[in-house]
Amino acid sequence: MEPDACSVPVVDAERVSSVRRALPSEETVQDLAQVFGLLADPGRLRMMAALLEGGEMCVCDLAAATGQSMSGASHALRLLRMRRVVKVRRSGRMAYYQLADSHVRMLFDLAITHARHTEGELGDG
Amino acid sequence: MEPDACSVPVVDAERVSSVRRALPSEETVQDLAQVFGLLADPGRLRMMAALLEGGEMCVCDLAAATGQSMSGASHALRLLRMRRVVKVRRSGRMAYYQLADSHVRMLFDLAITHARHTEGELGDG
DNA sequence: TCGATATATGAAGGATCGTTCAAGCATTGT
DNA sequence: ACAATGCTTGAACGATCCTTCATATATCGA
Repeated sequence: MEPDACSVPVVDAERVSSVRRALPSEETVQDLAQVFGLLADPGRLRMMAALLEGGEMCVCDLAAATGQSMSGASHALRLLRMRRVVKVRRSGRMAYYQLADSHVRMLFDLAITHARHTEGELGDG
Repeated sequence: MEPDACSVPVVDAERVSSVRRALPSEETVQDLAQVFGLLADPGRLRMMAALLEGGEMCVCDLAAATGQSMSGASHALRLLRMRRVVKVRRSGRMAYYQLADSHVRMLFDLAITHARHTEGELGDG
């Protein structure tokens, strides 16, 4: 996050400034990065996949299904909850979680498509 | 990643095992997590937004447009390159980068929709 | 050939993240 | 009231990540 003018030499100054103007706001960028960050962990990813499949599940079942400890699952769910990726329904001492909206499902499906599309062909360009 | 049986108590054993079977493979999960991890950094996110907008750009212009150092931009592009999110065309001493496929654009647009949809209403559930 | 330019890379430092252990609260059953 | 259950949380440790600095490679111009 540097000041507007930096010491980097520029080839196409006009395009640079037009692209710069078109970039999402700093707030949006931070927001997006955090959402993607939530999806960047295998444990949380499995949780979301589980919720996609299972609909609504309690914490202990989620933990069992995704191979995590209760504590780990709870920590993960807290992060997802705070970013409104999942929502919780409490009943007695149970907590039932489900995905908060359909954007997540679409993100997920799209990402899987990407993964399948490029699978097995990683490396340098 | 623990063994198949863990010490977590289970409420709905049948659903747990059915969800467990439906989860993506370990390889896919790791793969997805890494792709999302690339999108989880503001600098890389701005780069991808810039490429979305600018089409094809050289490293120094990308650095200038996203407010990064040359070195930082280059490191970022290396990661994106290795995951085939961007591709490079070299001409002389220049390197021109562009997005590798359209999945990235869709991921991005969808994520922005999610961000706008939930914006300003963060917190605990 | 020599210097400047455009990009790439390795290593180091500090920050951030995920996992675990321990303890905490609220609810249920006896 | 007491113990057990289901979940949550805080702190600590180790791993990972991002940034920066320095250096390296390759190309272009003189």
